[in-house]
Amino acid sequence: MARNVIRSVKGTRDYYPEEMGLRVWLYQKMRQVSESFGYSEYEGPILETFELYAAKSSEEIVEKQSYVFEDRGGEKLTLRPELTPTLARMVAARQPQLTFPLRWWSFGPFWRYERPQKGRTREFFQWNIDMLGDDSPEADAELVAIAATFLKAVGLKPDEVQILVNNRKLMDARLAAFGIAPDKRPEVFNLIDRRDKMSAEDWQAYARELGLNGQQIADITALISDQDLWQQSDELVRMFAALKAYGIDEYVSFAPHIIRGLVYYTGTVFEAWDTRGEYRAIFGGGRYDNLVGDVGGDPVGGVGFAVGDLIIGLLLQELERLPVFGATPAPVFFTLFDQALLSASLTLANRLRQEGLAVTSQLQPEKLGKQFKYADRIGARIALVLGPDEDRDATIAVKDLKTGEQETIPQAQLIEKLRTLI
RNA sequence: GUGGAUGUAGCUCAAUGGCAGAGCGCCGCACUGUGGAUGCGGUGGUUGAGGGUUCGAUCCCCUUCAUCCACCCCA
Repeated sequence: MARNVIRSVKGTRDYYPEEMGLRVWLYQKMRQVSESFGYSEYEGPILETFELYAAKSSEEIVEKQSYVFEDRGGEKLTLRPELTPTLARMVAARQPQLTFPLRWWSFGPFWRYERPQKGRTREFFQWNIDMLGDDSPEADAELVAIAATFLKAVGLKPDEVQILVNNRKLMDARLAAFGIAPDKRPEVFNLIDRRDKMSAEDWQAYARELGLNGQQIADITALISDQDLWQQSDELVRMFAALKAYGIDEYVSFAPHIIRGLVYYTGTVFEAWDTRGEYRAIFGGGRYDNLVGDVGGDPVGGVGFAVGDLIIGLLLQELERLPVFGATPAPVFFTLFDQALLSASLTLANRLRQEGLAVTSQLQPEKLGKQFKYADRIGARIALVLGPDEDRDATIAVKDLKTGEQETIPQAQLIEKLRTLI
């Protein structure tokens, strides 16, 4: 590069208007779905104490993948790698004043210190949505229904994405029945979670490393392919029953191998995947019963999920479900014929703004050809020309840049005309 | 943290141990009251950075930085 532009920080993204368009579009869909279920928006700080995550998030996330540093006063701080601990902290801090069940959602930046690759950056955005204070399977169902409604809202179909649901209590009980000790179950959960990521041989070897005997390995193998297993869980039976009412059950299926990595999940867990399996999980979530208590509050259970902006963005882009971003927010471009008409042009343009129309004004008198080219390039839909003739007759030329049709009309009719065109 | 690849014009990419190229874009003109399309003309480079080998390096070697991809983990 000839120019030596100072580079951006590794793993961060610059949101040029086109990228910002996608982010805002997703944000609007998330808001729309969240609010339609009665969830209120909140936000926490990007910086938290290291203490908040220690032993509450997964070890890998805290120890290896968090930005941890000391501030000038020597306090150990973390750039938040996830939101749920912040939520638990905020709820614990004001627990007596809050009305439960509470329904909250948020969309903001998160940081993980990892090697960037496709669909993964160090700074990313996440939609978090949670309900606290209702421990019922129907609450779990509501969150799954919200997730499905979102997928539908962004134009994804059930044959393209699936929400896979499981329940840790169910799995825990089954492992107990196989004679697997409680302290070994987290490792076995991890084993199950990785079934799809390893070859059958490696998986078997890993299972033996954990000290499982042949019978237990066979039991687990049978367990995670048992599609009817959910019927043994009252919670899942009630949850699936509730889900039917939302009309989104084609987006949801039972999947006994879904466990999830985060240690704080205690009951229902779920993930959404593209059905071709090309990408990582689109989102993940579940029920956590101890988190608020763990940060010093009175025990109150919660259920929620988090959607990163990257995978869903890649998927939507690939399936061509995204609108075109990057056009000017102003559909109307007001040209400037010459210096003598500057004042008249600016005045008229501003009158349009006062009527609620978004208008870009040309400020320097360049050739009209250049002005039209500029208007076309920024994505304006209408160009207005106020030349000497129009100024004398109190008219204005209105050109539709898409059709190329142009009409000269009295200025008094301009607003009405623009409203029909836009 | 581990492994693999790639850095050449604004963008996408060629090329050869011996003058650095194309397409697109951009600018101008045809068209001084009208964009997209077309034609013609023009602008384009410390070949990521540093060092080595060589008469000569964009090419070969070393170092470094950056980016991308996979693993790990996860949104």
